[in-house]
Amino acid sequence: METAVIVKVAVSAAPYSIDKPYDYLVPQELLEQAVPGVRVTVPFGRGNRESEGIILARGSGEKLPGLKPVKALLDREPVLDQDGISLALWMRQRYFCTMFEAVKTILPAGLWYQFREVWCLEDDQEGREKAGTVKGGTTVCEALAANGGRCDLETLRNLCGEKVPAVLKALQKAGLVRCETTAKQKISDRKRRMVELAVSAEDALALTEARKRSAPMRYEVVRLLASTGRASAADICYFTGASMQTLRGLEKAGILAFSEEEELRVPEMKDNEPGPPIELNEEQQAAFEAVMELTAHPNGEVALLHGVTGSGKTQVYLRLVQEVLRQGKTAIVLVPEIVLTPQMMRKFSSYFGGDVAMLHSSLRMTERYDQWKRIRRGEVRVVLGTRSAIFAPLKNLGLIIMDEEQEGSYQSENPPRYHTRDVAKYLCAKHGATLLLGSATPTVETTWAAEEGAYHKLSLRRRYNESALPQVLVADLREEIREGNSGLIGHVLREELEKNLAAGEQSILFLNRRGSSRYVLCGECGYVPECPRCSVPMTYHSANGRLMCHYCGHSQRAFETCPECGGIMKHIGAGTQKVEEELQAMFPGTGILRMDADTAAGSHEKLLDRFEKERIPILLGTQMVAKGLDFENVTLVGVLSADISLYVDNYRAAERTFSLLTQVVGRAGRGSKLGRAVIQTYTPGNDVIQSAARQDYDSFYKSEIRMRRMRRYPPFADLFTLTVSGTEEGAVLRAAAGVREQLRKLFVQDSAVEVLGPAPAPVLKLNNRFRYRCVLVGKNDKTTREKISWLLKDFANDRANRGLNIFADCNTLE
DNA sequence: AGCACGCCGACT
DNA sequence: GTCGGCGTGCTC
Repeated sequence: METAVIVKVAVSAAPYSIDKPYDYLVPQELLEQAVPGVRVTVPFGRGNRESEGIILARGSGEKLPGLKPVKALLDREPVLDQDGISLALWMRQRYFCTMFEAVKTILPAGLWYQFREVWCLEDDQEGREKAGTVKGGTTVCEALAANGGRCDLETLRNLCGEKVPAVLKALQKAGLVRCETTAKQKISDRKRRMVELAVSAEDALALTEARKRSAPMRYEVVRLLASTGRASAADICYFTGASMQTLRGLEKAGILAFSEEEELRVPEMKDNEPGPPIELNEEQQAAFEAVMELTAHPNGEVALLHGVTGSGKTQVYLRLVQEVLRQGKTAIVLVPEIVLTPQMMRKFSSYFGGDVAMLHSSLRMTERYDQWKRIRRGEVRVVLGTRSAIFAPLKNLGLIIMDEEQEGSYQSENPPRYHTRDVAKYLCAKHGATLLLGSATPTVETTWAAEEGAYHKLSLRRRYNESALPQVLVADLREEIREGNSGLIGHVLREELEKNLAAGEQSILFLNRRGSSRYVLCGECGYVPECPRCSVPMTYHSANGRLMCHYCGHSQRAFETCPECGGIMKHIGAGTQKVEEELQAMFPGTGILRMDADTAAGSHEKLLDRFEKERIPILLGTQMVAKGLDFENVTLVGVLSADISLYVDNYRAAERTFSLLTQVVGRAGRGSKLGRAVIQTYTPGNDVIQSAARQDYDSFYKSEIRMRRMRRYPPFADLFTLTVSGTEEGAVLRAAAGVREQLRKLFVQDSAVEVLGPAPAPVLKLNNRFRYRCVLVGKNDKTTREKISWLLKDFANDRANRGLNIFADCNTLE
């Protein structure tokens, strides 16, 4: 039997139900470069549609007749190494996604390919008459000819109507047209034009000096090049005042030569002074040493650094990274999504300079891509970034730090919904690196693991400059209602604000609600406009005067009068604007700074700068003011309504509320002055609020872990949700009930497993699709995942479920 | 999922 | 007779 080189390919066109490595032949001319980690295009399916894929492995085997050949290579060298491929395999079984989806998640978006199908008229002229034999063929061929013989499907559809795809298929069969797929990478490499002398400096100078009078620019250019050597053409022109014409002339004369060099679009790093030696206090030093000891273990240890707000965790991180680098290893430092705190960035760049690559949310795609290239080439040894920075292709990884590990932004919001912590754990175990989870308010699961001895536990109990914790007042909003105060600021907070204004000290007010969006309702009949595609109320955006759906993006003009009864529409919801108005009325003439999703994007840093420098008395904002801000002169922090995040239907509500309140309270009195915090609430007796007011994590943890055990929530069980969606509600509900039965059957042996549902998803209708889901309470282990995976595939293969969709998630919010 | 092949009802 | 409807099965 004849043997041939065969590659295993993960194909993007394969949905979850048939996802597996597919074998392809490697044609002779691609032999050299068709290696694992290289992306390819391959024919797939009966129609041999061109699909993207990535080579997973290479070997040789029998040249079976059914094998198709790889069509083309998309990369000159692998974009994923063996470790990357293993990681994708791991993600696939862990997050119920296809291999290719996992690969796409790992690679930076700038590297993705966009495919465009273009239909072309075959050159062969004689066959043209045959177009008549295909129904509608003549029209389509004429349309193609009118477009210069090539056209994309969309344009063709507009020209010739909806039946175009079928006609094209027929014409293709008759050999009259062909389909060309062009792949374009989203971001291309940037090249810079460089110049250098083509002859020796002496010769060049001699040649141009002789004609200095008539061509002074030439002489200047050569003089500069003689001293700098190779330089960019743009720079040479800039410094000498010469034009490109002059340079080309010199090239023609054989005096200089052009070449191209790849240029990386890496954001300017402000030159920061190198930081002073890091000094650690006793506690910090102990934590540092304990982690360093762990790095010597080869199995990938995990440690929790539980440090109260202001205990100087960052100092420990910096010191650890320094030491890990000294050992010749690399490190990833992860921070939550919010705005990668500029303070942190400044610190890292002052200590690690060009050794650190920052991957934050405001980078352009090009910059992100070029950072990725720098990392992959080994030009960088530290990566500081948000969630996706966990996929940075560093070699010789020694340490991963996750700051504020409890933050929800560590979980991806789109599938595969990976959790950064899980990926980090996997990477650390695989590479024998150490994972450090830092937090003032760790997730209950993490503390549990530390208590149980699975993680090492380190604590920082002392606030950095020994400043005392703020004094916390819990203000009962129910009293305000009884007294007829319908405002958002109760008397306790008002009095404290007055004190601060009188003393010339600053205050931060925190509105605990998502975004600044507001709902609209009819004052007469109570009608609330809903998204036509999703079962959620639309939110009003003042920036463009439109109603928008936060789930599907649908938007429409806001209306003044109710479409149902003609009544006047009213804006409701305590947006920051409302609070601002109330404050203005309460303290006329006082400076108030508002910061929320509505205030111009990207200007947060500027706003905060103004707040600090101009000493504006009050800063009012949402989530973002709660995170990591340090201001000397802030002595009062107010939480306008602590309850909002508490009574949300998800098992993390208590944890998140506690974390948020603790962080906000920690904002007060970071300088030398003693701080105060006011927490307004409708339920002052609530345990979570009480322990947050006392900044007492242990007591919160004790009651929360008891509750989790009782209700079988993580860490005592894992919650898998299987969501079925479709356009017809009855069919979705029926199929979801089928899923429940199937789950019960699959886990009948397992008495610890509980199956619940089907229940409507929190947002029942999304994008015109109804969603019902079942919950499986069990353990996220290999057998459970395999059973669920089997069910997902079985569901997709069942004819009865046509038009329906299913996906699974584990321990996600919502 | 996306596509071709195949087997039956409304037309020339 | 044949065009096109959708049900069925496969994807290296």
